Amino acid sequence: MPKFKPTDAEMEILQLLWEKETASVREINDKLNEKREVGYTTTLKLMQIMHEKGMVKRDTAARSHIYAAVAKEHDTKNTLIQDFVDIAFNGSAMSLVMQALGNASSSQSELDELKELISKLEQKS
Amino acid sequence: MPKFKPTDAEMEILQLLWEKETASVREINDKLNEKREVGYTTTLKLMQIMHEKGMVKRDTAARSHIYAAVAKEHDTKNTLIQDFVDIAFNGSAMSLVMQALGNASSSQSELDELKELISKLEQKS
DNA sequence: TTGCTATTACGAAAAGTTTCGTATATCTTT
DNA sequence: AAAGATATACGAAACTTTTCGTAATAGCAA
Repeated sequence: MPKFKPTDAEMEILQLLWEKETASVREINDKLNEKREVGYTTTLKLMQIMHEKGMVKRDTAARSHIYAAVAKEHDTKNTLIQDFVDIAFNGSAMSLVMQALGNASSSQSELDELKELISKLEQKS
Repeated sequence: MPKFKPTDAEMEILQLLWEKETASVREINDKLNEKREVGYTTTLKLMQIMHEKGMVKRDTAARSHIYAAVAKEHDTKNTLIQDFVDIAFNGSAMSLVMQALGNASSSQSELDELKELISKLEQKS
């Protein structure tokens, strides 16, 4: 399990790294700029700090360094959810689930998928 | 809807304020210290800053000031969930719901409650 | 009244985050 | 080889967060 806690900005970058598996600073910065304006060196610095923290690893063989996330997406998100639940929902994951669900607009197929997961959970017990 | 974004520490305090409706700094600090050690003046300063930000209001009539949250619990949590989903789940609330549910250990009664919510959502569409 | 305790006020240090400017190195093209 | 473009490195400024030390004030008790 990852023991670091990414900031929002770091999480955005991890998100992109998980999607693409590996990416250069330039690629990440371009992706970020589709949403909002960020300077190249700003993104670079952030990714360098993430490297110092051990959040990402990189291959410096080529001129353009290639970055990748260290921790698995699922593990990282689990610890993040756990933290969020502890701080904002008194430790009750179900409270979070109910409110998130009630608030979102869900398609029928999504709801079907969810019902399936519930069935599995019921069988396990 | 609340437009401020509470930090984790601020969220912990808001959480306690919603529970008790109102509370003095001393009460909040005592509650916080059940989990981890925090100095009284640290909690005080934090709550004063929250007041500056308009996150909490207070009654200074008595010597011991009485604090209360400004925004509604449900509204605040909704914006927080929205942020969380945008940053960590590419905007998909259902992704969050599925992972949170899969990760938590849920009782049958909780699952029943959830199924009921799903039924309601299905009827609405 | 004179201390003792509890509370808020003030300010500031330490640490972390975010953003860039500038410098340096490397690759490409001519 | 020289010029131009592209990358990373370094350092620092601006801001926010977190934590407390110290001071001032109000209430209580002997």
